[in-house]
Amino acid sequence: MKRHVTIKDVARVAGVAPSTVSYVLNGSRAVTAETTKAVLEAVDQLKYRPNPTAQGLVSGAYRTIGVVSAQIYSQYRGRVVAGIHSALRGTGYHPIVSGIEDFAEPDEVLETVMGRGVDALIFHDHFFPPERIAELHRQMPVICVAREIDGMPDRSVLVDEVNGGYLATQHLIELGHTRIAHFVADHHFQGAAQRLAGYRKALEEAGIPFDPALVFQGDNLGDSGLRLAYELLESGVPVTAIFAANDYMAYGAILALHRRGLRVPEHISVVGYDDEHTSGFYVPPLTTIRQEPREMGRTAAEAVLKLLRGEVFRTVVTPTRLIVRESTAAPGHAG
Amino acid sequence: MKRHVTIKDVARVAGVAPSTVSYVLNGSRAVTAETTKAVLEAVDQLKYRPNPTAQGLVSGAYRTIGVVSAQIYSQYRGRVVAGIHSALRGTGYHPIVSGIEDFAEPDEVLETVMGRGVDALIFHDHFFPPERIAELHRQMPVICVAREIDGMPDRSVLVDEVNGGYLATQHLIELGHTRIAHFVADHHFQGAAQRLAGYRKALEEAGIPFDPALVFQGDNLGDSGLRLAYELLESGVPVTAIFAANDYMAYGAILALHRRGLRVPEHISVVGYDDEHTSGFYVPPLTTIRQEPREMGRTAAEAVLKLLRGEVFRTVVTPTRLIVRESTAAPGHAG
DNA sequence: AGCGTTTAGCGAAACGTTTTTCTAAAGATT
DNA sequence: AATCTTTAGAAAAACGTTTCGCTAAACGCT
Repeated sequence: MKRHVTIKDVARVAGVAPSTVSYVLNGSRAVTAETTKAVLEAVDQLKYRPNPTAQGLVSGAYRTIGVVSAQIYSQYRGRVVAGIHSALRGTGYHPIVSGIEDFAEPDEVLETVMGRGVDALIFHDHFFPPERIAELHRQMPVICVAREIDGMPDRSVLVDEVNGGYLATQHLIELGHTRIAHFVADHHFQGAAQRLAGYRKALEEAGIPFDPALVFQGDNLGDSGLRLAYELLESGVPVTAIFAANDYMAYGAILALHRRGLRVPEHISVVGYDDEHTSGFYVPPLTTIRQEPREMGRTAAEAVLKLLRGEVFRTVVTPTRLIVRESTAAPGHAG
Repeated sequence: MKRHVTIKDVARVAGVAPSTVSYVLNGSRAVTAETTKAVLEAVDQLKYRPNPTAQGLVSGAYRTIGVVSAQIYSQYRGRVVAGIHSALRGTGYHPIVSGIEDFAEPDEVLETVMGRGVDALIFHDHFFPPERIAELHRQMPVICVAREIDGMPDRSVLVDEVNGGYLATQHLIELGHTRIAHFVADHHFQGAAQRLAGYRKALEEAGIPFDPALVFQGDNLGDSGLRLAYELLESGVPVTAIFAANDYMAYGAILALHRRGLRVPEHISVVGYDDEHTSGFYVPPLTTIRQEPREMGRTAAEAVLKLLRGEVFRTVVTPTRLIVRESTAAPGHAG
């Protein structure tokens, strides 16, 4: 019914051999202007498009990059994927994304991604077992985003998470805060410890003693920010600011404060992390740390293409910066 | 270097013909228990995995579903894609998603999706030219999400948008509001008119005259909600409630009200639409209309699979419901 | 002018499967 | 017991490309 037009049809119409059509289309060998013209006309006339599957079979490549990403619902992570898409556009490679479900079984995710055959992999998650990733690394190019794996040097696109934590905390210190709580990101996530390290570094530099009673372990969800803020308030430890390791936890925290009649930033300042798309329209607009997720995605995709071409790639660390909005102010401001 | 193990290798080790291996693996013909065992052992030993490209070549299918989605940054849309992924898992089909960029060129998007070959398409956008979609529809199964196209009966997964607009408005009317503004969704989007129709229907039923001065055309972004709310306030028309046709515009509106010293819901009630993931943690938590994006994605994917198998699919309309949170209250509540 | 070399085209092999066709042995039928 | 049918396996064709090897004509060199 929908008979596909093949290279043979083109060859027949143009009056040449199939191989000549291939040479014209790929420019892989010299062809007379005359023949070229005839072939191109036949291609146009028949609306011929090479069958990618057949091309893939002979080239031995799938022209596909597998992308494993946790928690796609985060706009931040969505933008990393968008960056990958955009860098791959026009290269002939296409991404196949999986791990949309939170914490799907590693094997299942891998099956989804690999089932169709991939030439390389990009991991942007923090739960996939490192040994499994290292094993895959031995078979094909693998790049990790915001994650480093033992035995895989120069295979990561990192963010300066320590600096992110440092900037957030330092901002609060500069405003005059000394009692700053920190809601730690999901412990599966490597950046969690680094953001915490940045937080400690800023405190130390300012001569403020680190108080473990101000540090709470979260899991990145809005609900956890809400719960931790209640916990913090009930613990009775004095506090004038909260640095949440992601925006969702910051949202939850602000809601909890609101419910307890505390206003942000008048009573308590809050800093988030990731600059989700909605954070500029939150009430109050959220001060947060911006990374460049699109840029990270692009870089990861370009790294993979480099490796595929046999070139070398060296781990890059992308910058973080502070976005000051209206959720932070000097303490005692409500007075 | 990374010599792939082929069906011939398996055949050689098992001491049978390649075709026999294929029969064993696909169960497409009877094979002795003895032979089966030998083949399976060889497969295990060599860790053989069939090459999907070669399978695709002979079957003539790509085992790929193209997905064109606008504005993936919306969590709502992301969840539709997640639903598609989840319905496709285990079927051997894989989605290839494009249109991540807002308003990318149709041709470019199509090239990205089709470049690799797809067996069917799912559209979840509102800017792709309908004639182009209808044309593709003649070549392969095509399903549209939240959109209907002339000449393509029974090719849509719809939402009861009219009811959504109705529920939101009726909720406000029940609380006692009569001056209700509506921020219309992006005009490219078919649902925009339907939500507006639901708004008018609720007003009419309650005997409240429709006032065009209360209707503002938005573009779905937070910024537009902000701008329209300022416009509304400056216009001086009396108003006690806003029904925004998506949550982002509601966020922007609430921020604008906040900036003008108006509290939600004490001074003005606000209803959103879509129930984005963050809306439950907004201050105040947002009353909104929930659709079932995952379910819609699943349904669309299942529809496509049905069509691929030659079965019939009839357009389905998925329900909408009202989620009451804390951004709505009776008017005059602030006293 | 005669010889080697480049050029441009053709035909066929190859990629790794599935599927169709063929064959020989085993089993069923009268 | 002789023929017919079923069975289980092998061999070969097919899917649509790219690429290798070959050939004949055109070209360049002395």
